[in-house]
Amino acid sequence: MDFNEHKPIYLQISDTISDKILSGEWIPGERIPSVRELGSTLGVNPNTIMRTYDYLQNIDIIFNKRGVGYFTADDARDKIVDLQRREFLNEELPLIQKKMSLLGIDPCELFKCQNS
Amino acid sequence: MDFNEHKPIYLQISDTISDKILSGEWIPGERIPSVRELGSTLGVNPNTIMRTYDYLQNIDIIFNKRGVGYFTADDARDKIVDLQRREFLNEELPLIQKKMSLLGIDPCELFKCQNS
Amino acid sequence: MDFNEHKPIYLQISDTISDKILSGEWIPGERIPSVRELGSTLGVNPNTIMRTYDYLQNIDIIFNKRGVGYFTADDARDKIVDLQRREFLNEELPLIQKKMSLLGIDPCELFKCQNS
Amino acid sequence: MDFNEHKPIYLQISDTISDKILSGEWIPGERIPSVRELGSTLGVNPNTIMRTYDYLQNIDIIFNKRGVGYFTADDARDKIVDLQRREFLNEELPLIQKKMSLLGIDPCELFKCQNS
DNA sequence: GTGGTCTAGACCACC
DNA sequence: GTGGTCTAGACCACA
Repeated sequence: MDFNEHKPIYLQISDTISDKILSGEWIPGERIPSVRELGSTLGVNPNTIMRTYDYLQNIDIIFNKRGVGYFTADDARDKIVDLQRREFLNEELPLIQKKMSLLGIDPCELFKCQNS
Repeated sequence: MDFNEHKPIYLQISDTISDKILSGEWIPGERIPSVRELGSTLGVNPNTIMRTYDYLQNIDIIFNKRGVGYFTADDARDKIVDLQRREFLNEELPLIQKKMSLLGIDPCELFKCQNS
Repeated sequence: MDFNEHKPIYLQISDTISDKILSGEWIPGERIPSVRELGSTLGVNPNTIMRTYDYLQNIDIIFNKRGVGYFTADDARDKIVDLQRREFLNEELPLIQKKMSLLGIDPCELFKCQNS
Repeated sequence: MDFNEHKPIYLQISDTISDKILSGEWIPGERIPSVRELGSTLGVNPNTIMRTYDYLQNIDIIFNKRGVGYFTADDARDKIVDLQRREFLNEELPLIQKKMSLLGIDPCELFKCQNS
């Protein structure tokens, strides 16, 4: 795993975890690696993983069983899709549309939709 | 003006300046506000504006006349369009398309293009 | 049974056992479930139950007959009432009163006592 | 400042900050000490203060101006009262009532409300 | 100067 | 074994 970008590592890890859940690699309701385990797998300090897990727990994607470990929430998949959809439609899309209109780019043409 | 987002403030200001030039609010070749002036207008430290102007000068959108002030380049508009088009098509668009397909969003429907 | 709270699980179990004794569900002097049994009932590691029983034995609420099992003490009920009364009045009550006054909550109104 | 209890230090600090806001020592909308400053004042690592501020920011009690510092929210006071009231009425009160009834303590008598 | 992230290493309570 | 908290110290970008 590479951490090129400006984004904090703990959020990049969070993203890849979301991807793993979306793609079905990590099953909702199942245990995920311990902070130490994932830390050594990714070559990252356990504290950093802790931060990732903290973040994901705050948005109810994963939860903790005391002394046992972290588990993906049963509805983790739906939550992720929902979160990302909402963010895309509310935050990113307006900016994209504004930019396209300023740059004179026609979305219909761009996406090769056929106008009748 | 709010600067809540993760992007550095000096780049956010740079973006709004580009927008002002694109939209015709700021005319190519004309003088733009001084660092201090714009700083107090936006409620931002002059150093931050300095960084913005530095950045815009590096990509030849604005230039400086010593002791006089900053001016928009004559071809500022074209340069901005060119820069942003290239960045949008090469960098952002692929990510947008990937995300839309993952989230099951149909661009043609989204932009209300008529499919025949 | 959920163990989401911050209190250690073994103490939470201890609390519910006290409640069972207070409410008469568990009779003083009688045998209580084995560590393994209660563990599987609650979906909890037997070690955790062991800790609970250890704790309850220390404060003389239950006792152990080697090779036979754990039993509630004959005077378990009185002991629990005594312990909890003292703790409640000395430790918790002052904090509760302070908090209610800070938050502007009137205990008399809260508990629907009639003021004449 | 003493940190006797089992509660994490960063939450204890959070509590004292809430108290400072409630009591009017810290005014809503004003800047609060930097992480380093408060850290050295309290004899605590800046990282720990960072955690406190992170927590308080998450629940919208304070907010951050980039490169400038942290500020108390304009409605910080109301938010705190609201949060604490809700927590008390929903979480603590039911437990208190249950306990009092099990222990045979009469709230009206306890709080010296006059029954007519 | 400010916050923010990360590491390394320690210690603790809990399961 | 698990998470959770804390420290010390470093480095970075930003204002």
